[in-house]
Amino acid sequence: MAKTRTLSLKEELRAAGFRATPGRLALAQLLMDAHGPLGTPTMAEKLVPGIFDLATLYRTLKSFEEAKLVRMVPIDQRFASYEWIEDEHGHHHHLVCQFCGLIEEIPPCDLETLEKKVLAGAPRFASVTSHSLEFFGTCLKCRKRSK
Amino acid sequence: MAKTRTLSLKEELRAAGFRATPGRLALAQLLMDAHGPLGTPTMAEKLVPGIFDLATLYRTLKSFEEAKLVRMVPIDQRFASYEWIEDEHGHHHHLVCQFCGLIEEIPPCDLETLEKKVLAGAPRFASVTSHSLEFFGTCLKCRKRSK
DNA sequence: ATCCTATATGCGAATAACTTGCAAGTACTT
DNA sequence: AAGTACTTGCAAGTTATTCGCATATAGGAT
Repeated sequence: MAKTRTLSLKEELRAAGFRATPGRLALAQLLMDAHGPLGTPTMAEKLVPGIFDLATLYRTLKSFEEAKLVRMVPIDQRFASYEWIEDEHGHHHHLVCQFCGLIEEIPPCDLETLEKKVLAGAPRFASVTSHSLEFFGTCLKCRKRSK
Repeated sequence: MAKTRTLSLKEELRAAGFRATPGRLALAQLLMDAHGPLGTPTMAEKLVPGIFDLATLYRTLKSFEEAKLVRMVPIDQRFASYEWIEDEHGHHHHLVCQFCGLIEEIPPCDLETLEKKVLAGAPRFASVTSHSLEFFGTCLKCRKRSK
């Protein structure tokens, strides 16, 4: 948010091979500030119209994903969600409240061991390259509300 | 497929509170024979038109899910996939080829321990009710083809 | 500072998945 | 055999996502 932050973000986009346009900066900033997954409807609500066209939003998300600036998080079948990849702690998972959508970050699993074990038990596969692990439950507020 | 099978399937649907209509029988049979997740486009291709209308397909899948006859499997963000719940071995996961969609079933994880551990580390949550764990990789055929 | 050009964007239209309302059909009870 | 509640088909609608193309602009070159 501060000037130094904006500048480094601009540089980060350039380093990833992009032009630092206002729309991209706004989207990147939005995702960074979220510190967790955001659904496309939420992003659209905050950036369209004015900053971004809807088609551009989707195009940009796709390029961000290819550049490994964001990762898609499968927490809702109805629409895609993405989260900014903070290089300090890459691998982790989520616990999602099935009523209000509240998300809590879960510490990383033992990725290496897990994928290796899976590959060992899958005779028709040559490699395991990624996995998704998401938990669903009820948060305290929603539990209280339904009681 | 044999008569005994069809009869018991009909009874299974009735036991779940449904009328055993031709469409439902066909969908249930299709899912059972698949022994794994099927995407809605695939189901539509095999059942629509004639046996089933598209709207009815989606409605039926939703009721099957509520009745716990099938479970939704999040392996493709673009459309929903479902698999028949074979009560012999309920809990398990999948390894999906990201090129051809081949699916291999993965032995169950330690669900109880896993969800308990997650809940313990999530102060804002009251309960963990489910989780999804899917692996993605490259199958031997696709590896060979791209080489 | 200005120019150039590849890259990005906006707009409109097109898909694709999924949903809804309602009138008509039928499985199953009596 | 008849009645009713549950199901379905059809048509139209909604929402997420994509595509083509003409215009705009970021950032390097001059």
